[in-house]
Amino acid sequence: MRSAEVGRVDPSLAGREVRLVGWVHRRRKLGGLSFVDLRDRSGVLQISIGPEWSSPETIEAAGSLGPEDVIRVRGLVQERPEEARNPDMATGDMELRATALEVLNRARTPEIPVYLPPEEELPSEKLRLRHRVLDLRRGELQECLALRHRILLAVRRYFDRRGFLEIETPILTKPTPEGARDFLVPSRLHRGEFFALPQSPQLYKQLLMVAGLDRYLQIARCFRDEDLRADRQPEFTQIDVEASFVEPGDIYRWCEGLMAELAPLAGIGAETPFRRMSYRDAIESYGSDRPDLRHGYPIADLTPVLGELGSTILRRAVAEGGRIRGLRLSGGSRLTRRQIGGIEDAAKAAGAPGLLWAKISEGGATGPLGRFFGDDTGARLGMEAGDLLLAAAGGDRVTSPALAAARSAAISALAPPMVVEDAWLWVTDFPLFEEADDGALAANHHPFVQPHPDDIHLLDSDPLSVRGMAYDLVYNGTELGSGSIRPHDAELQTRILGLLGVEPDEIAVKFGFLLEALGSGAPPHGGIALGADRLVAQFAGRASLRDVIAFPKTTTARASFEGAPTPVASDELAALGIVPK
RNA sequence: GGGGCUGUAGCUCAGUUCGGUUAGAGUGCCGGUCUGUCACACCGGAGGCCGCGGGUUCGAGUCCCGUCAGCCCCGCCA
Repeated sequence: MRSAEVGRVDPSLAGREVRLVGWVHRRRKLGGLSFVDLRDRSGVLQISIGPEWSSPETIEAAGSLGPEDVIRVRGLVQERPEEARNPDMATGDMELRATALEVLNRARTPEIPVYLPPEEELPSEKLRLRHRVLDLRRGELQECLALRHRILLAVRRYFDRRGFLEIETPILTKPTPEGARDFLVPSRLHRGEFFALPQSPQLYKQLLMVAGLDRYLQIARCFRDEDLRADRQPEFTQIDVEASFVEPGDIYRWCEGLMAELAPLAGIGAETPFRRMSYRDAIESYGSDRPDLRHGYPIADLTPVLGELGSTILRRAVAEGGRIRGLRLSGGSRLTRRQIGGIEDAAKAAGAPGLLWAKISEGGATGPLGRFFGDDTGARLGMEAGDLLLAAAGGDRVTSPALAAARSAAISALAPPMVVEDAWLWVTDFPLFEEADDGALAANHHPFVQPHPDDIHLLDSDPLSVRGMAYDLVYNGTELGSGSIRPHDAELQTRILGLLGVEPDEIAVKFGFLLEALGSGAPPHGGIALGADRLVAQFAGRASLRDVIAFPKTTTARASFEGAPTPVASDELAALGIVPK
């Protein structure tokens, strides 16, 4: 139907006759002359219609056009008159003088505009999701999906060159006993029994390792029936990788090589090797297991200096076994009390009772904490006039998240220059277990993590201090992926499940197939799962995953374009053995 | 499960503080004039369940209660 793409029309085509197709982007009528901006995926081009070169039928057809009508145009490509060129438009030196124009389909007046005038706000996200096909016509979103395609294509090529096989694992799987809620699928042939949609292909990829398919890749769709966030969808895509006979360093190198290859697709940097930091150091220095290292401002232990001051709050916190930790912000005293209040609010939202602060000036220190300062307190903390100190006192479980939130809020408020623009980081040696609210052991990551060899003897005596051979890939404070070396010994895997409180008969029923496989000669193996949606969103500079997913769900887990989920007739449910409540 | 913000014309938003004539603007849409526009310009017109339900009041877009939807966050997300 077409002989050229709209966005590819350039001076080399001048004088040639072409046929173009696309959507009416905008229209301008000047009486005898009129202009139609024609849009296809490749761009926008001005079509000019005038009595000197267009037939009366063409002029009449052009006069009837509305926005988003689908048309086909034939005409001569021309360089525009010198004075009529538009330097703000990619094809602004060119135009097509239409000799024939055919309406392929009419569009009703669009519910949301595809063309947005400068400085016009986007329609509300509610409407953008409801009218998704119109929203997706905007070049901005098409570019996000194109970037996603290029990234996933490069991922496949990268791993293919290294001998990985892409292998599809089941979508109808076995419900998993722990972790996120499963989406369940009723079995018609086995009434009262259910499949689950996979939360990840974790166990299947381990089984593939046992099967000897020692390098596995899958661009895998995963499902979790949990509440959403801007960076969490119920249905998402993982770049799932597993390999046999590997150590963490092998995984790091593969991923670093991959990121170095992907980053240029989005014009960002990925200098390898990436920095590595233990989980323990990350929490100590940044209060978070995914610190944003584009900026400095590490957390410091200020107990030796501040514990001596005359503040009862601080003295009591130290006496109760806590520490005083804080952030030294150079130049931070220019923040207003209101801004500091905003930072404190962030710390409170993260669970701190409050945040203490001191502004350092030539004359001394001010603020709720500054008033306790002695003459040399500032100097002993290594602080200068113009600096701001933010401090929290108490147990690390309170101060770490509080100071992480405060650090992030302070960086937003101060907007200091970045130390690096692209901060890549491996966070390593995650603890194997964490303490659940009821005091029981819970898996920190998942139950399929190999304990660190130096700590394995502590499994029974001090399980909470056992490090796992687990690692996260962090980019600019966002967790892009998570992986580990897995236990390949059935006995050890059984022991870990037991420590997690899974009863022996339950282990047999739920993990029997895994343990049976591990006992059949499983190789040492490990891998990682990278969040494809998050990766693309980060690379595209998007805050929401919705912008890199063609048909995303809303925050309440609805599909508002197609209208799902929907009720199902009771006879259909009955056929599945389900009785609605 | 909890907290916050938002909901007024097709779209983006004023108006809600302190209840009071006929709810406005820009843009889009419809009609007209216009031969080099590109946020075209100009003239005219249509377009409103003020998310929905209830309450208070002589009177509610505005106050109260509930509810629905969208967004952000906490919990949750092995």
